[in-house]
Amino acid sequence: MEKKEHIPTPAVRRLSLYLRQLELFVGAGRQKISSKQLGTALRLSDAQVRKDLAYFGQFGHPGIGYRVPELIQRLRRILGTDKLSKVLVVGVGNLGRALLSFRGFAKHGFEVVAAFDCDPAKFGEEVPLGSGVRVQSMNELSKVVRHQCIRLGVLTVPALAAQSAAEDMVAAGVRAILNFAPVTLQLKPDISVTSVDLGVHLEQLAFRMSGASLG
Amino acid sequence: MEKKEHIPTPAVRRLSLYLRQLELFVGAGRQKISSKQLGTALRLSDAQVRKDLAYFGQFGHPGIGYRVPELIQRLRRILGTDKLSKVLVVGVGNLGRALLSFRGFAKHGFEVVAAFDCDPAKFGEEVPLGSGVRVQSMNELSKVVRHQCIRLGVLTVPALAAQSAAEDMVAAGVRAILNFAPVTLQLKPDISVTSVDLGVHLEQLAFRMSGASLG
DNA sequence: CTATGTGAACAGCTTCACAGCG
DNA sequence: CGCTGTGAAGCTGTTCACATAG
Repeated sequence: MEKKEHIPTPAVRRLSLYLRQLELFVGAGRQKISSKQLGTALRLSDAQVRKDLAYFGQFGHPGIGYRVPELIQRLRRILGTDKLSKVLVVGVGNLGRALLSFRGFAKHGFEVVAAFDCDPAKFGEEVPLGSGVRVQSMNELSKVVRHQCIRLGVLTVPALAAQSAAEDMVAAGVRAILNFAPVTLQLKPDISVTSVDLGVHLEQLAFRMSGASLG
Repeated sequence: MEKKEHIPTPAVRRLSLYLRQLELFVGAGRQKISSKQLGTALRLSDAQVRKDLAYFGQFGHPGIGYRVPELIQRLRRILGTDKLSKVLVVGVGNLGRALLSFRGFAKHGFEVVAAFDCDPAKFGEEVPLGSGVRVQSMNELSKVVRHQCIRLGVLTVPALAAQSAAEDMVAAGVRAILNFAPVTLQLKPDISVTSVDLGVHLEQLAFRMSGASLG
């Protein structure tokens, strides 16, 4: 479509960081910015910033830099967050509840429209209060996903329940999963999975601390 | 010390995944495993598994594979999670509360010993109930960190408060930070920072969904 | 003179393929 | 034989340096 060239995965990840930083800049009234300045704020080189952005088109103005509001709009477009996407949450434990209360969803173009759990004690509960989202049985999953055309799911169930719950989500029609369970999901390759494992992140810190100290 | 060779950053990240998977295997009674089997469970090649492990020493037994309990022990040692580390949490909002209730800390060798917030309404509150951890004022941070020798901190404050809170933590003696605030912290290079930004992860999914569909 | 966009050089990571050990 | 450990090859991503545009 726009560019057929191969785009490095890390570049796509950084796109979100650029957007985040640009929003901070525009919030501070900034109207234009150079690759150098954007890079410094994110601890990246100016060349990196320019090359990353260039993968997706021509955004800059030589001699001037990038116009912040324009670049924000174009990045949102590229990332697909310029229109609202519906999201469901499976697993209403501690983490699931915290995520359901997370205001950032709306800011990034997402709307949580349903929540599921397998514990009947939670059915009907509204989380968070006032949101209108009520916990439903897993049996309803397929019906709700189809009816509301939900393609994005957040998975916050215990490790042993994760693979099975993920399969249910995919069978119902979910196409992308943000997985917080500490397991590697085995799904069809056309389903996008991003995993966030708190334990893994903690271990990385522990390693870098002990590794660095005995250098 | 053990190996002076340069170790790729991605290899260190995967070390945690190997450990996680091995714990699942040992929980299922498995005593030995090949690089092929471990790789399949994590969607990695067998060569990748072997090379990653080889950066840290000789763990395998040719013709046999790896002995699961032995490898687990050695990985924990390498990651530094074989002994308990004290952790503090700064920011007792939704996410902070969820993390304070996270049982995985103990499993990975971490113990949350203190929680801080700048909202006086929260001072003295016990989170989670029964843990013995009570929310304290940020003014107490320095004293507590020094007294308890805490080197690891989890940061769950709003974006605009993050840089300042991080600087307070570092000034108090914290050496590594797990940052959940959507900002790039600017700290001395000898401080380890790992960031987890839910918004960024959501955007990656959104991109891969829209990007894949119009391919 | 300033700052982008980009081919070319470089560095880092992964895969390959096989020697060597059990 | 089966499976590990590892140089060498191949590939991907980053940095450099400069032509180009305002």
